[in-house]
Amino acid sequence: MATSTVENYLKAILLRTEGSDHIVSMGVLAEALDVVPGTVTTMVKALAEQGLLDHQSRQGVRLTEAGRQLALGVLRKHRLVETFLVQTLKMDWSEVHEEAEALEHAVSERVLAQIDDFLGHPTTDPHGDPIPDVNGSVAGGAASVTLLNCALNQPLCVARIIDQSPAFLEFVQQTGLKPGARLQVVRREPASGVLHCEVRPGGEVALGLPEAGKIAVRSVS
Amino acid sequence: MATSTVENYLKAILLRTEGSDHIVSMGVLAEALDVVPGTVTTMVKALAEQGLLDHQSRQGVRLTEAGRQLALGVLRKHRLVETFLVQTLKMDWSEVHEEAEALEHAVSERVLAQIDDFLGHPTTDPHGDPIPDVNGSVAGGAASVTLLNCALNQPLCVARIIDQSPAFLEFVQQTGLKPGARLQVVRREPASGVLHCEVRPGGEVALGLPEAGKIAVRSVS
DNA sequence: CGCGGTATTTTGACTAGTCAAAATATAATT
DNA sequence: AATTATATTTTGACTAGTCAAAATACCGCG
Repeated sequence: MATSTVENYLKAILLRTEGSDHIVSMGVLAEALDVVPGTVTTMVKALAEQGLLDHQSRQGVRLTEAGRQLALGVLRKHRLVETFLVQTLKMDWSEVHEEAEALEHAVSERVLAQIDDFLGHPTTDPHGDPIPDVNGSVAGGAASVTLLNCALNQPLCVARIIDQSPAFLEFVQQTGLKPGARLQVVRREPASGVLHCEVRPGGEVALGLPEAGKIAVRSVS
Repeated sequence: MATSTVENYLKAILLRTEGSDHIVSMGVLAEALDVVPGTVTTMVKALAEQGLLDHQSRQGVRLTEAGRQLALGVLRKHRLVETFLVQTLKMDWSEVHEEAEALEHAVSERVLAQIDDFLGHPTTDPHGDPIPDVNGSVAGGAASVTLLNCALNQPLCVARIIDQSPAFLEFVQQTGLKPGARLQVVRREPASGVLHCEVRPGGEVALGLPEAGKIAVRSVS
């Protein structure tokens, strides 16, 4: 069985390739996993031995099909657990990420199947991220429209929070910009770098352009 | 934070002292944890350093108050998780032990509190074992009456399955001797080493005397 | 082309947990 | 009391994962 360290490496790589099969650098991985770069090199070589990824020296890594399947399994556990913690155990939307980070390595397939049944086979987690199915296919990654590149004054709905950092989640929580919330973009000010939008129950919210790119939306009729 | 190995050592010791503060030998521990005796000696010395237990050389170990509290916390997680898996996720009574064995080290206090609320603060798990409360006190260990030492032809109710090995659990499952089941002991045959009892919905069951001692009961009016 | 800067890899060392096997202490038996 | 059996401890070695710091490769730039 894969240790939880191995699972974390693979998941981190998967999360940073997102469909496009571009290569992930050692530095990025070291940052993501909070270890020094030398450690990543060592570990990555071991994982390449096991056939879980390809390592081009001095370039970076890319998951093999076996590695991808394993990573998708972990991601599935993570997201189903998050959904469960929010929907069933009524836990706070912005704190479940860390909890799921620990639980994803301890939940067996058997338990996961029960959770999946219990929840009625959801397809997205509370942050709007798609939940891979049992066979490892992820629901269509519809080219993401964010607050940064959407039309102005159109009725929208928050589809997904891309940046999962606790601080950002907290901000989203405060302003009511959670997945499912209705809103429309009032105006963008490239000069000041600020974007204004009108959130349905809540009022006007201002946020920086980089931050706006972290909130995916879809239009509603 | 205590590693899961540490948690397992402490839990194993707690489980083998059961109220009475008698000492646990290295051999018993090695057997329980499935490691060689030398490993236990090494580990135990480290735990003694940390003040989690007392180690009398060549005799055995005994938990300190700090160690006991930690072990009770783990036991509480284990039993609440078991209860949750059976009651909420409808998992099989005889398979949850192993699952809980993994989950008990990954569930945070925060998640545990939600589970406890969700279940309505149960006091015993599906095997009839008492669940320690948040402060680490275990509901009265009423001197255990088992099928071995109870009165004959009296209406009884299974209170607890003492032997948690998968094989025994499976047998209990088959014969319907689960906690809560009604029964009465028809006769004991010391000569043949067999005990016969009448289980309420199920009929007559025969079991060996050592096995009879693994099923705790209480009388019902 | 050669040079500096950045990212990556290597090297040596450390911690937690483990085993195999030899050494030692304790208890049991004759 | 001497010997044997049994349990415990010690010793040396190994794996997984990690860090610090030195060595190396690669990039762009003057």
